[in-house]
Amino acid sequence: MQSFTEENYLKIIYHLSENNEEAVQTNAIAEKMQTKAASVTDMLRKLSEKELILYKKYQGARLTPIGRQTAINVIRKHRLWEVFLVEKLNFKWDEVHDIAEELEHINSPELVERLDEFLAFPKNDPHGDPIPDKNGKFDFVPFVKLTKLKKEESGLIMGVSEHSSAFLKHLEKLGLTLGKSLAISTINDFDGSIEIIVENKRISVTREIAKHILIRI
Amino acid sequence: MQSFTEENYLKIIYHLSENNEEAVQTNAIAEKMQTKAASVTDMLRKLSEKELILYKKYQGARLTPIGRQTAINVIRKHRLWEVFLVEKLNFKWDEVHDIAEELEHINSPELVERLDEFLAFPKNDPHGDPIPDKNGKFDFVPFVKLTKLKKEESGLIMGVSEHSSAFLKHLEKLGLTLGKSLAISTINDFDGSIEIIVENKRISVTREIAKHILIRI
DNA sequence: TTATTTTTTTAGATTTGTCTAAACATTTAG
DNA sequence: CTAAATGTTTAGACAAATCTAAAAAAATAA
Repeated sequence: MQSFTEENYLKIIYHLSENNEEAVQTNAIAEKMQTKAASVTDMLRKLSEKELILYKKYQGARLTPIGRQTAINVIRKHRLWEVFLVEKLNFKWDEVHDIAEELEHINSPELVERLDEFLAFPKNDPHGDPIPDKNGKFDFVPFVKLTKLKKEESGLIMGVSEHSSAFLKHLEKLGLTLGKSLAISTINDFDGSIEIIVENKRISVTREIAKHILIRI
Repeated sequence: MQSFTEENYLKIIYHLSENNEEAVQTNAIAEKMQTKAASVTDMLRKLSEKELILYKKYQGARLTPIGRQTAINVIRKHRLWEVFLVEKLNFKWDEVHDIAEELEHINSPELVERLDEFLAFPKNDPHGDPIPDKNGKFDFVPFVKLTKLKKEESGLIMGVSEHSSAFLKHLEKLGLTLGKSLAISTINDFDGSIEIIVENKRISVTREIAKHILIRI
């Protein structure tokens, strides 16, 4: 069994290699873990000894099949608990991330399966992220970042890639919630900010916001 | 905020002083924590520095008001999660203790209050133990151990003082579950074992079993 | 009340995850 | 292609929670 810390490292390595075949670098992990590169090096050696990652000095890290399975299981738990918090306990989508960060480390396979069943086997969490099934499989829904859309193009909001309360509250205030359809009106040359139409209202979002909004065309 | 370990020490000190005004001894804590007396001494010093317990060398430990409040809050969470596991996820009463030992350390006051509400403010957990309210108050239901009952006396099973799966499964097999009414038929002089009548059936329980069954007369 | 037993504490070591400072590799730029 | 900048690792230290072995205090018994 892994410690909470080890599980968090695996989860972060998983997320950092999700859209990317390359090995994950020490500094990238350090930033996400809010720790120092030296600490990461120590942990990478340890995870490597446990055969949860492949690691060569100066070459970065990759998950082994077992490491990946472990990471996906933590992610599965995180997302199921988020659904529980929103659907059953009436939390808002911007309130659940930190609590789920704790709950994801509860170690009881039976609990996870029963929770999944209790929630009627949800396919996505409150932020639109897919929930892996008990075998670690999840159906990949194709998406693009809002920043990739061109003038006149339109699509549906189907996810976000940033889960902080501040960001999600901001989206909510703008009316940019899951399932809403939007169309690009204009893209501002000057600062890259994007004018969009949502429910017949025209709003403006900065590039920084837009890059965390995931669209299905 | 306290570590899981500190919370477990506080909880154990609370339970050990529940039926007893005396200070709790090092060895008693060591046994419950499955650790060595030397480790307990170190932790008692630490908890004392944090003013969660009163501790003098060789004199044992007592909870301070803050220490007691902390312990009760952990117990509140443990018991609420047990209700959740049994009522919502259909676990059996003998399956929930270990999972609740993990869940009790999740730190989110908001989560606890919403869980309490979701469960409709239960007064007792699946083993009959009272659930403290958010102010740490719980109504004490008077009980006696089954071993205290005399020939011909009768009462209702309203709790157990041992939560291991093995013990609870055994009770279940004997039909000795919460709410059942029973009467003492005879008490065996030889080994102290007790013959009882439950639902018109006569069964025999050892003293060791009987002392963990709590009765309301 | 002295001696023995039990309980508790101290001293010193270990493991986990972290840190800083310095050394070492790799990449990038001139 | 060397030099500077960036990224990574090593060395040595620390705090938390634990351990063993030995010393000290308290309780019990003769």
